[in-house]
Parts: sequence; structure tokens; C-alpha cells
Amino acid sequence: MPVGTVGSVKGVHQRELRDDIKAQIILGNTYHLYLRPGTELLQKAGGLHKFMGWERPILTDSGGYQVFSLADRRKLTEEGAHFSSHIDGSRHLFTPEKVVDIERQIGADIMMALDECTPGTADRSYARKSLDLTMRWLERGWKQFKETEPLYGYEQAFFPIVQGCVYLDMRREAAERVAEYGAVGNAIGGLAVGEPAETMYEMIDVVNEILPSDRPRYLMGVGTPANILEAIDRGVDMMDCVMPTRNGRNGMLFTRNGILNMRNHKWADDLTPLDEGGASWVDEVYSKAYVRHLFIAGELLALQIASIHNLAFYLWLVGEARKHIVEGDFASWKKEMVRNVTRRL
RNA sequence: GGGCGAAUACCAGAGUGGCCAAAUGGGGCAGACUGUAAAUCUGCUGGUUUAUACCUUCGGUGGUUCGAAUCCAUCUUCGCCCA
Repeated sequence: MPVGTVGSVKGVHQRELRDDIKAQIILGNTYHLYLRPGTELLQKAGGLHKFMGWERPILTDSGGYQVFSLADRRKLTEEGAHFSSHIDGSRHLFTPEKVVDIERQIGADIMMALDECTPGTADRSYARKSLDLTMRWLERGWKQFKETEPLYGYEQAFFPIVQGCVYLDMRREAAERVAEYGAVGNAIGGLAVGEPAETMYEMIDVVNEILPSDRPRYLMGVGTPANILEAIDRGVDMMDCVMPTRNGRNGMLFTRNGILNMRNHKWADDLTPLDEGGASWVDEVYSKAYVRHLFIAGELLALQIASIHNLAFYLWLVGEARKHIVEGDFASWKKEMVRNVTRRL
């Protein structure tokens, strides 16, 4: 039963959502979706997976990001992405079709197209070639998606990805071509990969003018709490990021009052709660001094506490965002919250 | 009581006449991290607000030498062995 509404501010869409799933943590590649996709997607997907007492859809990425982050271990050809394993050197080929097949087998509710995540520093010529390749791969992936059936009795969604690097004309073109597929949801990729944040916001703006506002718009791999708020402001509905866990493991805690580096000496004798009134149970149970000690001592518990805290904070943040969108005071709330979450404590 | 060995920066530990403010590791301090090959990576860690510069450091003291963490004497402390 729909009890809440989420949607972007600039986008007209205000979709009804069930409130029982605020976010999803997907095992495997550990994706964190901060805002749920729309009801229509869930109805079609119908495959909510039981995990730790929660029901949540599974999202699988295609390996496109690894094309970017493991660039020295791969070679791109028209056929697909050739990878050599860092474990045993064995060679693997990811094609747009194979990726769909694998995602079918996994049973992901949201399957991502194989793309090339273009570095934010690429010049126009490279970006052009990269975008053309991504679009040809999308055509093949989409065809495979349409010609295959789900294996487990529920529908699966296939999200195309908008690339185009930092060039407005290419972003517009990519968004238009992606929108033509009429997918259940659409993704924005190739951002937060080396370009300034302001450039990223510009790209989101132009892309979201084109992508349908009545379907989830998924900003891939972003980002900081401030990035997330700015993205929501620009019509983004879904995000995922390693930041809460990776930065958490490296001692960085995000809170609604600012950012803490738990390794800093200043917390050594601070016996106040980790984050008083915070969103997770660890916030009240552990003191700053204790968590700092765990980090300094190399205790794995530190990594768990930080990850739990940061994930809970991220979920709280987008939950609040939704609330303020519904209440109509998102703009003022966001302005203040961006100031708060970027502060260094 | 006798013999041998050792004393180096926060800790451990290289260095045995000039290229030594002194390797390396740990610890400490700070920063980075954005569709996760990541419990990772980077910088700093005697002082002088800048330094290819100067000053003070290698247990204490006194020597040798143009020059000493490095050689000599002696003292102190610690370790091991013999009585």
C-alpha cells in the first residue's frame, strides 16, 4: 500500500511508493540504493528478495565501471571488454549480450547495460568514440534483453546508461537516444570520475531535462552527502556509492553535523557518543574515543561500526530528503543540510 | 670480584672517520578515497615561520683529527657468562 511519495524537485514526478523499503543493500557487489525506484518498477519486477528480514530488489551492475577503474587490465573492442583476472591472469570477455545473460541468471530486478564509463578528463574526440561504442553496446544489450526471458518467474528491468563525458551536446544526444528505448528506468553514468562537482551538476541538469521524469533516474556511483542532496535537487531518484563503506573503513564518518576523521587525535579523550541521536544503534553505544582507539589499534570492529554508522546516516539523509520533498520545504532544508554535511569536525 | 657485549630520534633498529639530522620498520600527526581488485594510498614526523642554509643531537666526560654517531681513555647504566 502506497504510504509515501518520493520524487525529484525539478522533475514533475511525484511517485507513490510503499514505505516498507527505504533502501536496498544488495549482496555481491554491495550496491546501496538510497531512494527506491518507483512503484511501477516494483510492480513489474515483483521480485522482492528476502534478506535480513527486509524485502529489497537486487540491482546488478554490468562491469562498465571496471572498464574504467581497471583500465590497465582490459582492452575494449567492438565485441566487448576483454579482461584479465587479477587473481590468475585468466582472460575474460564481457559482451553486452553476455552481461544480460548473466544478469538474467542472477535474477536481478534491475539489470544495467554494459557501457564504457568515460573518464571525466577525456577530450571530445575520445568522448565521441566512447559514447558511440556505449550506444552500440546498448543496442545489442537491449536486443538481448528483449529476446530473452526472465528465469525465475518475475520481470526484470533493464536500465540503459547515459554517457557523454562532460560535453553538454553529447550528454543531450545520449539522453535523447537512451530515452527512445522507453526503459522502465534510466541511468546517468560517467560522472564523479575526475570532473569538478559543478560540472557534474551541469550534466545532471541537462540530462534530466530529457530523461522521462515519471521513471526512476539513477545516478550511478555518487557520492558524498552533499552530492546526493544536489542530485536529488536536480531530479535524481536513485544513487549508489562505495563511499559510506570505503571511506568509513578508512576512518571517515559522515554525520548530519559534519565529517569526522576518526583517526584524528582530537577524539582521543572524547567519551561522548559517536553521533548522539544518530540513525544507527552504534551511534549511542560507542564513544568517539573508543572508536578512535579501535581504528588506531587496527581492530576490525572499527570498520564495522563506521560502515554501519555511515550507511545508516546515508539512509537517514535520503529519508529526510523524501520527507522534505513531500512537505514542500526541500529547498531550504537542503541548503542548510549541505552546509552541515560538508563541515569538518 | 672477574670476563665479554651493548648504549643511536617516541619505540625497535641500521650506520663504524667526511656524501649523517642520521637507512628501514613500527608508532604518532594530517590528507585522499564517489556505478568497490581497496581493513587502502599519500605526505610529514630534532629546531630555526622560507631554505640546495644554519643550529642542537647518536649514554656522560675528556681526548685524537682539518673533520667524530663512528677512533682512544675514563665513568655510568644494562645484558650475558665465570666465580
